[in-house]
Amino acid sequence: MKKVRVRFAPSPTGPLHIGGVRTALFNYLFARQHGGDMLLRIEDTDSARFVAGAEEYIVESLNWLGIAIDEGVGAKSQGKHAPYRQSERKAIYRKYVDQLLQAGLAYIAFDTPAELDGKRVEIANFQYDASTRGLMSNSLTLASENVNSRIRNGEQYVVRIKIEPNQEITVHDLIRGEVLVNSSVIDDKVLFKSSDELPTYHLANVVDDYLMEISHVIRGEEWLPSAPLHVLLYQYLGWMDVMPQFAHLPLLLKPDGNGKLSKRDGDRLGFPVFPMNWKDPKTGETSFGYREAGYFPEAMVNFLALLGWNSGTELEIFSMQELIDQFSLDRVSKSGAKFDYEKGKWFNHQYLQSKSNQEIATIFQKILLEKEINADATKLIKIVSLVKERANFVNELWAQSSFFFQQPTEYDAKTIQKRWKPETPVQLTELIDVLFDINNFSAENTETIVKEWITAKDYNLGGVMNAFRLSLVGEPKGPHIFDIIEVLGKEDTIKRLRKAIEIIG
RNA sequence: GGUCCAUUCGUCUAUCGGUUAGGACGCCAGGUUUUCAUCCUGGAAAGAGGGGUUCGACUCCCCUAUGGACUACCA
Repeated sequence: MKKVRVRFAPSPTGPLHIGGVRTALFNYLFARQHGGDMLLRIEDTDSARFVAGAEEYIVESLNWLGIAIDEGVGAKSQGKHAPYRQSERKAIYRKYVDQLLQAGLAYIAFDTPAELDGKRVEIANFQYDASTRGLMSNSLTLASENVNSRIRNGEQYVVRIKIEPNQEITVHDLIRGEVLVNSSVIDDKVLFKSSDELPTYHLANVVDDYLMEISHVIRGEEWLPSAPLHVLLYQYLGWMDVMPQFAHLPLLLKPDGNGKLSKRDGDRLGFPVFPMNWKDPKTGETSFGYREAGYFPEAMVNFLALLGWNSGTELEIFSMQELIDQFSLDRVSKSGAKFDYEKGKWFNHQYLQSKSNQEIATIFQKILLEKEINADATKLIKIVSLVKERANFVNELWAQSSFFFQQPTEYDAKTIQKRWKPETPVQLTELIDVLFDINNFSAENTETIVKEWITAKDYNLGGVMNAFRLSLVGEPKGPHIFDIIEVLGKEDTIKRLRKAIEIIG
């Protein structure tokens, strides 16, 4: 059996979309599972749409997510089929264009974009194919001398594939089964343009997959309609025996409504659709990314893997290695998946809980430093352990724990109304004395002593505790009170009680 | 308009002819808790419609409907 070799072949026209990330991931999982190679090829045959920095963005994104490239752009060593940017492979394609031309399977066409537009207006549902090519300016209708002189005179032309009408073309798709298409519905696609001496996607893609010995083409469903054309190209080029197998992945859809997930949906609904932040070099506009939103790459990978694939078990948490072991194209679903951002948060929550407090504290520390808070490492780990289960992201930790670092400056009015009774100041003043006499300020010890005091005085437990909490936190939230004061320490705790009594009165 | 693909709870999905149609996210309720959150337990919630095939269809076939993708000298 042929060695498994797959490729992820994005176009550097902007930041990598989250759907593209999933395509890359599925390719990677498939390659790894079969001990094969994962290639990254840059499809930059459209010189007009090139965007600076896009390629670097793609490589960095895959790198962040742990999708390793074995060969091609972004790989440690280039590999034997270099170069892997189509713009750098110009010289290679010409040969195959000539081969098709000589075999009479393609032809030269001079029709200008304006002329084509004219035809589209003139003829409803105009398609450049067997039924219309006789009406156009091409090497099929023009005398060969005419064609040659036009080319000699520098006139721009394209090479089109000459599709034989009424042929049944079968695409064997690993996910969808057999897809049958009649060749009459496919137009004579442009394979090559003289303007920049580059092939179009269709030809470049087939030639490169052939030369790079690709065994499986795993790509988005938007390519399914052009798959028959690609099969035809393999036929015309005489490569049917080594044609890769195809698998067309279902699309990622908008969370609401219908249609393919787009950047606009993210802006509109407030979630990222890109793996990392991206600053558009032309407009200067910044798009938000998952990395900067605080997602762990493992959570992202897990989340994406389950959009369109499932293990067949009821498990949902998978490490990259587990995904590699269990992935199967058989279990990829056929229909598009609406993007559920809420579920993504849940995945990150799961991964956050599974991380060590030490690891989370390290990340959290950076956030604190930005706020010019320099927290003691041991204390920070303790704080993380107290609040991490309440958060989905590390960057939510601040909202859950800011009171550990800053004394409250104001107190929630509703809570004052509900919890601050006339007897409260007296009780809290007594509490200060009780706490002052405690030397071992462990949560366990303070809890025992404070509760004994409350019982002895016959105070209402909730009454004292809620006011105590308000004094420490400023709001009716947070972990167990005695855990809080253990971190705060005696001095700070008493200070906060005094301040609350003074301010609230 | 044409071609192709798809269609199970709101969402992601399991089911490969016989199940009380399962799980997860979200939602609701209850419990735990001195608060909020977490957590635990429970609940509501689905086979687009119509024909076949079959002893029996969510599952196989056909039609309809709906949705999507594609339809460029873009990828």
